[in-house]
Amino acid sequence: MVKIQSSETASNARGKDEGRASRRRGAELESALLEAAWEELKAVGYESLTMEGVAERAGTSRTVLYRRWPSRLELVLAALRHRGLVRTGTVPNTGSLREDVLALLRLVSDRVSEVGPQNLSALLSGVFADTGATAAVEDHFMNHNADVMEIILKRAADRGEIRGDISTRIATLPVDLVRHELLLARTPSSKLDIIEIVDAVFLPLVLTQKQA
Amino acid sequence: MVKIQSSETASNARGKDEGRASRRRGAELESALLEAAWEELKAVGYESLTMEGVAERAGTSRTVLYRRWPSRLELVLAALRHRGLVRTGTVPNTGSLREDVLALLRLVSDRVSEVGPQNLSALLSGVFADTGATAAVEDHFMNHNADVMEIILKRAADRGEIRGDISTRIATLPVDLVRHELLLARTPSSKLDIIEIVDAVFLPLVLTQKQA
DNA sequence: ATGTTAAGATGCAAGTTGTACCCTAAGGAG
DNA sequence: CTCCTTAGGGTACAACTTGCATCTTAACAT
Repeated sequence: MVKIQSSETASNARGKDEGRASRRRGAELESALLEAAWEELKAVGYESLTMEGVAERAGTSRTVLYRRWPSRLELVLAALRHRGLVRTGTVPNTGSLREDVLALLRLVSDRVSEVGPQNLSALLSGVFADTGATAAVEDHFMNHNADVMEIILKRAADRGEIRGDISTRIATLPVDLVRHELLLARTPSSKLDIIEIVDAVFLPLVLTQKQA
Repeated sequence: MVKIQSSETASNARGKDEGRASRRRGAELESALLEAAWEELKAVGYESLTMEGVAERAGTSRTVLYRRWPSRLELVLAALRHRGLVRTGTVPNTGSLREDVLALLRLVSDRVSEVGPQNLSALLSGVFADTGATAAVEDHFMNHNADVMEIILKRAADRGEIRGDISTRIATLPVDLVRHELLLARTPSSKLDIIEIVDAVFLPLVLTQKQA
C-alpha cells in the first residue's frame, strides 16, 4: 500500500493557521475525520483501508478514531453517510410517460456518474461490507424510486395514456434495471440502454396491461 | 476471533491414518484447502477470515495457500467456485417455456442461498473492493445466463410457443431481476417473486413479441 | 537406487489492531 | 483572572497478520 502524504491536512491539524485554535474539536473534527475516511476509501479501496491510514490522512491519531467508531467498517459507513448521497425527490413532468421515465432514468444515471467508477466500487464495497446493514444507506442509494414512479404513472393514467393499476414490480422495473447495470458494470447505463429499457421492456408492459 | 481447533483435520494431515500417505498432494490437498476455506468463511465471515486461520483449519501452512492463491480474496472466491457456486451449464428442459425459466431461476436462487446472507455480503464486499476486478469472478457469479436462456428460448420457439428473435435484453431479464434482488436484499428471491418475474414481466414481453 | 517436485514447517520484517496511558489545548464556570 | 473538566493528540505495547525466504523431507517418477 502506497502511503499518501497529505501535507495540507497535517498542517491544518497542527495549528498553522492564524487566529484559529490549533486543535480541531467536535463537529469540525468529526467532519474532517469522515472526509479523510472517504478520501482514503477512494484512494485504496475498502480492502486495503486501515485505521492507521485514515488517521494519518486526517492528521490525527487512531485513538481519536476509535473514540467514535469501533471498527473500520463503522468508520467507512459513517463516511458514506457523511457524503450525503441522497435522492432528490425530483419528479419529471414532461407530459408524456415515455419522456418522464426517460428523464428519471437519466437523472438517476447522471447522479451516479458524478461518483466515478473507482469511487463507485469503493462505495459498493462499503455498502456490502456492512453485515448489519444500515437501512439509511440502502434507502438513499438503492431505493426503488417507487414513490416517484407512482406519481409519474398516476399522471400518465390521468392523461389516459395507461390504466391506473400498474403493479409495483413493473412500476419499479426501469430504475431496477438501471441500478442492476450499475451494480454489474459499475458505470451508469448508456443513453441507448436507457432508451431500450423504456421502449423494449417498460412501455410494452404498461401498454399491454392497458390493452388487456 | 475465536480459533476453532479442528483436531480431525489436523490428524489427517499429519499421517495418523494407516495404509495412507502422510502428506496430501495435488487435487486432494487442494480440495481440502478449499473446503477449509469454506468452513472458515462460514465460521468467522469474510471480514475476519485470515490466511493463517484457513491454513490452521486445513492442517497446513500458509505457504501452501500462497502457492496457489495470491490473496485471501482469491482463496475465498476459489472456495466458492469449489463449492459449485458456478453456473452449472444445466439447461432445464420441461417442455414449457414458463417452467424452464422458473426452473432456471430457482436453480440460480437455490445455489446462492447456500452461501448465507452474511457471507454473501462479505463476498460482494470483497468483489467490489477489488478495484481490478477479476473477470472470471464476475463471469461466474454475475453472468447473465444468456447462453442458457438462448437454449431455452430456442426450444420454446421450436415448440411454437414464441417467435425466434427475442432480444438479449429481454432474454436475460429474468436472471437480471433475480440477481438484482439478490444484490439489494442479499437474500435470494422468494418463490412468489420468481413467479411474479416470470408471469408478470417476462412472459408478457415474449408473448407480446410473438403476437406482434 | 537416484532425482525431482511439492508439502509442510519455521523464521523474519513490516505492518495493523486494540488498548492503556500520558500530556495538554480548549472551553466553561466561577 | 484562576481552576477544573473534557477531549484532542501522541506514544508504547502485546498480539496478531501478512508476505516472503528458506529449509527439510515425503511422495512420486524413472
